[in-house]
Amino acid sequence: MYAALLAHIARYVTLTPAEAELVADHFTCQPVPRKAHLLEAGQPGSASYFVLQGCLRLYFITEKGTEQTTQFALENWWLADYSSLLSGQPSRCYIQAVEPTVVAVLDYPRQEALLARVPALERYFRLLLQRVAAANQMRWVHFYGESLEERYRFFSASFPGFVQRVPQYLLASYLGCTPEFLSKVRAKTTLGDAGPGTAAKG
Amino acid sequence: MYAALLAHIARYVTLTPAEAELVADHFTCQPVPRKAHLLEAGQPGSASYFVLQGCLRLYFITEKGTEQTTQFALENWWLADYSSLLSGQPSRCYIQAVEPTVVAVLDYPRQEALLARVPALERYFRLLLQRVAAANQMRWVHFYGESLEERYRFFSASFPGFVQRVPQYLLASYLGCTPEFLSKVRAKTTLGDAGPGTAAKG
DNA sequence: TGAATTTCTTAATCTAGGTTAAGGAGAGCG
DNA sequence: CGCTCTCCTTAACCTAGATTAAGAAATTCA
Repeated sequence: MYAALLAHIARYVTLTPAEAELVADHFTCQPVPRKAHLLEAGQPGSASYFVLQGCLRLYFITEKGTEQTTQFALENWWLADYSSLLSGQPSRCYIQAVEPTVVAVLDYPRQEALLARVPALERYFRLLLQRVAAANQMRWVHFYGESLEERYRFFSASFPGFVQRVPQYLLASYLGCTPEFLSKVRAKTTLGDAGPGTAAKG
Repeated sequence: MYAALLAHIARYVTLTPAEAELVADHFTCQPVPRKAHLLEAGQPGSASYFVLQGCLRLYFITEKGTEQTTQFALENWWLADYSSLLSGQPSRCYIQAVEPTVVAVLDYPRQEALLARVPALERYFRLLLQRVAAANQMRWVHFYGESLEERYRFFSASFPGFVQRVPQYLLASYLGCTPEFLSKVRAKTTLGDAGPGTAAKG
């Protein structure tokens, strides 16, 4: 059931069989249909989600009323609204399934109970969160250091499979531009390889 | 010597006196003159810094050759280049003292040795990094959801002391705009409270 | 004290990317 | 087969914020 999760943990720390069983006991498995929400703004976001299959996104609604995606999570990624998780306050964000998805749910109170019993997991999450911090720092470097066009190129080169998998407008929302603009960039990019425009019609 | 650091740790976990001593043994204390660097691009960023006094910033040089600040750290904040710390690869970033500063230095190999001996610190860093993750998520919400003007207003309302403390052009660099633009925004903001412009000269 | 250096401001001009509007194309369905 | 819904594209126009350039304050230091 949680093989992928236990394998992921095993990348960072070693658990005894008894501990692994304790882990499994503290999670619940939940299928999420496409476009269904695990969290909606206004609710407290009281759990973390580990994606066993499918894809989630975290987004919020801007003042202008548009959806702004700030994170995606594919298989073997964790997703949570940490502000709400830690404060208990209602969330500003939504967590939604981009495709039919299956998640392992870890309720925050149960997480703390689990970590108290399995100290190796403190280490697992510490190492994981260090990587999250590293990824965030790199993201700011890309964000501030590159134009939207460069960010799109970099992103599609780095995660080619992912670009196929999610609709353009969600990718645009994540990169911080409009679908129209992405469309323009893609049109330009495509020209290099046998697109229209060079030869006269016919 | 490390009273502020031990007090910070005590906010999250309880250490025995022996453990506290071990902690102190694994750090070194380092004064950093204004504008001096703790890390420069090209070097591996192999340590984390806890600010005992003063102010650090983390920045990188963009393609255009301008400095882009991505993080500040005041007293009781941690700062590190996590990508470089974890990978051992040369860093893309610089860590510089904005004012005369004193830091507690935790070398990464020594950090891992320390955490192996004081498991409570695994928990301390896990809790800390959860807050870092929360802060990062909020930062994206502000970044994507608000105009530069709104971000400046929010920032100066949230950290009034800080705005006094660092030069405008560094704040601009952090907020992601030019000093010229910040200047324009401030001029507008100031008008409300007795600035020039309403009454005729004299 | 005054000269050098650093920081801040103002204003004219420019541009990346947004907005609006319209149409096209694929997928699921009766 | 055509209808509806979702997604993508193109193109004309618009705006937030950048760039450039020139001074004006404020610091620093001899």
